[in-house]
Amino acid sequence: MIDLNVLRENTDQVKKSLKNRGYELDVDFFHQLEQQRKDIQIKTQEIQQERNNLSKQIGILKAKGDDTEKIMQQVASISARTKDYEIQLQEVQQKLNNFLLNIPNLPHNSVPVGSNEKSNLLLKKIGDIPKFNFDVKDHVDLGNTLGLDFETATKISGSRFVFMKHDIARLHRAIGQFMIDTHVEKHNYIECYTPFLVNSESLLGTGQLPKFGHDLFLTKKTDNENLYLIPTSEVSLTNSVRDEILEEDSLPIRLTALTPCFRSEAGSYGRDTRGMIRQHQFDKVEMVQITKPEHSYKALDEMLSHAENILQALELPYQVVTLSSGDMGFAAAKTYDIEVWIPSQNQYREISSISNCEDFQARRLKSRYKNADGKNILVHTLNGSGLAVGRALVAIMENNQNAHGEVIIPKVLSKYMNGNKIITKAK
RNA sequence: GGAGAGCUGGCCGAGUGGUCGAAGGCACUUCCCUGCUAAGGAAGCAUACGGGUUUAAACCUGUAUCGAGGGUUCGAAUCCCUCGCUCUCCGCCA
Repeated sequence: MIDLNVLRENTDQVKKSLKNRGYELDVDFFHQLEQQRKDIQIKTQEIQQERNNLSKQIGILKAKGDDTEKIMQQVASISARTKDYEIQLQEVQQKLNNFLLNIPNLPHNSVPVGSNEKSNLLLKKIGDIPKFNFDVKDHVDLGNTLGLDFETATKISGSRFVFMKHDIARLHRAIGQFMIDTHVEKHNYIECYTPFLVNSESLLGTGQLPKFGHDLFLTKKTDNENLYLIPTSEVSLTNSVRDEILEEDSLPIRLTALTPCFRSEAGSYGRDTRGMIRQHQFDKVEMVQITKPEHSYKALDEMLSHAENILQALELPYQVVTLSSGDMGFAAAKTYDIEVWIPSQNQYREISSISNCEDFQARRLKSRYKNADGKNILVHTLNGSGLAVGRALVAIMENNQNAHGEVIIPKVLSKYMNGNKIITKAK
């Protein structure tokens, strides 16, 4: 949620900034709502004050044993009107709130302006693209004999799922283990295990709701209550500080978790339908940091390096881009994407997305810390994949394949694979 | 699933219809005192959103908030209803 005061005072600037990311701010509607709110709020508060004062007098008179009949009648008529105003106020405040909840974050001024991914800024390319003296297979063909089973997954669940067996299943697990171990042991994150089902308040807090409910899986808890499957553990990790006033010296908080993520992919029919690039369920190691405002951009760069360390350890070629204003997610003020080389597609594909949300989520979450002056300051929240496990598996399989359709296990994963160095055909 | 108890400010905790946004304590901040490793004294100390005012901070003032939502009432932390959560006992269970 953007700052209401900023929106009031710099409306034109905000509108311009939002236009860069493809959001058209309805200024007239906003002013109209604000005016309404103001009028109703002032009237409501006036009448509440009157009622409260008179009611208080009744108490005083009664204590003295005086007659209160007349004044009680007077208040009764006021009370009836109060109710109407209170309802009106509630309605207009809800409208205003809804308006605010649907506005995306403002891009940081270092973000390249552009309407889509074509304007993303290439920061660096690391690692050499492998050359093969045979026809490369994609991970689906390789996986056929190694244990990636899409047909069984389709039978039991439908499209966009995978059933893994044998050493591929183990490699998949090894990748996740290695990533989270690295973040805990080398990057100073706290390992977390979180719920995969969360309430709507949590999704509102991180910004998936109210706008992007169509991408979420919804489950029924009771007749009155629903729970959502997390689309990323950013939701459960970041919401751990919802409604909290944190100690200043507890910051920064660094959290990481390896969890499945669930996405309905409602808007992407026909895209990446082959293989496991885009699934309804995939594992991801997530990094989350909660920082003081003045430290968040330093933390963003740190988190980028944390994710890069994983790719370098896995010896996968990748590039880093800064997303343009039009390509960023709803809550982000600045985002780096890391894209890993996928030989069969002859291109780099996103494997990590690292964002600074500044105070956009914190405002929704009411996550603050108390500073030395005793003031409550909204924290900054950051999140990043470190990394997507499924896509890492794809990248490893394809980049490390040999002419026999086997996959060389990255050195750092060997210890998670019972010391093995290669994955050969499953029996 | 059954029975019972509870949910109050950063924390603990008093408060069962009327100057209660809420005693007291802890923690914290500032000041005072004491020649000493700690004790005593004074004051301040919830959040959100309005209005006034100011260069601004501060300040003044109003409204709302005592798990959430609804109801009764002139008036609700206090009474009633629904829901959520926590705890204890029983049952079931990985």
